[in-house]
Amino acid sequence: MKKCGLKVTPQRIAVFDAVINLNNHPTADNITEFIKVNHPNIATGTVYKTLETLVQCDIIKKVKTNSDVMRYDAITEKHHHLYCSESDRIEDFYNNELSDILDNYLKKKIPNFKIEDIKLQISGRFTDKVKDKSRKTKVKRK
Amino acid sequence: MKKCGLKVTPQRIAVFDAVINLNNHPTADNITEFIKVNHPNIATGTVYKTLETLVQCDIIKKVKTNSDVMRYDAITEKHHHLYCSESDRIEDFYNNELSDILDNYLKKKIPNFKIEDIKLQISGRFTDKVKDKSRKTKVKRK
DNA sequence: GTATGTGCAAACTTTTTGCACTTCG
DNA sequence: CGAAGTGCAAAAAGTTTGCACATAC
Repeated sequence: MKKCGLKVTPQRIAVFDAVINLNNHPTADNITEFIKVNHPNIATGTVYKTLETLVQCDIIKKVKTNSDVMRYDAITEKHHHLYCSESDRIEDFYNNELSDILDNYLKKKIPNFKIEDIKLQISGRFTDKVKDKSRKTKVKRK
Repeated sequence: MKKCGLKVTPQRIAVFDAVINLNNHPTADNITEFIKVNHPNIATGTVYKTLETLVQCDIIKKVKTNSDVMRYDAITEKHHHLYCSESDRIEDFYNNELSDILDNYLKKKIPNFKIEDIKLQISGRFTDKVKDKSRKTKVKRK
C-alpha cells in the first residue's frame, strides 16, 4: 500500500491508523494526542510532515472547513460531507448515483475547466441526539 | 444595509469595500493591504474583527479552502466554487436550476439533518490562460 | 551504507484578545 | 453622553523548518 516510494515507518503507520480510528475527521492535534497514548515520543512536526506526505500520496484527504484548522479523512472513496452549523461535527454522505450524475452534467456545463473532483458541502443541523464520538476536542480560541 | 444593529464606521465601509473590489476571494491579509493604501492606520485586529462581524450579519461569507488561511466572499447570492488544484484561484459558478434541484433532492434524501445550505466544490484545473487578477498574493510558507 | 525519515525546539503565519482611547448615533 | 467600535501590541494557536541523529531497505 505504501509502495508509492515511501518507507514504512512506525510513525507513518501510527498516523494512518489514527486517522482511521478517529472517525470524525480529526485535526492534526486530535491525531497527535491519539498517537501519544501508545507512542508517547512522536513529535508534532513529524505528525504534520507525515499527514502531508500521506495526502500527497492520496492515502488520506484534507477536509475543507470554515475554520482555520485542517482536518483529515481516511476515506478515499467518493463521498460528500454534512457540516453541522452549531458544532464541528462532520458526517459522511454517500450517494454514488448522484455523484455520477453531477460529474456528467458539470463536465458539459463548465468550459475552460478540467474537473478533477466534485464534492457537495451540505451545511445544516443534525436533528438526532448524540452520535458524538470523538468530540473531546477542546475548542480553544473563538 | 448595515441596519442589523451595527454602527457604520469608516473601517467597516473600508473592509466591505475591499472584499467587493478584491474579487478573487481575498484573504484577511489581502484585505488589510488593500485598505492600507487609502487608510494606512487601520489595525489588523480591526480587520479581523470587522470581517467576523460582517460574516455574522450575513453581509459577507467565509469561503472553505484546503489551506489554513481564511478567504472571504462579498457575493451572497447562491453560487458554487471552482477551485484550481494548481493555484489558489477560486472562481464562482452560478447555476440556480441545479441549486434548486439539489436542494429538493437532498432534503428528501438525508434524514436527521436540517439543511441550511448546499454548495458544490468543484476542483480541477482552469484551461484558459491568464484571468489572474488579484494574484499579487505572495505565497509564503509551504 | 545511504537515502530517507524523525525528534526537537525555534521560527513563522494567521488569528485572537485586553484595554485604554475614540467615535457614531 | 454612552454604548459600541478601534488601535495597538502582546499572546495564542496552528503549522513549518533546520539540523543532528536514527532507521528502513
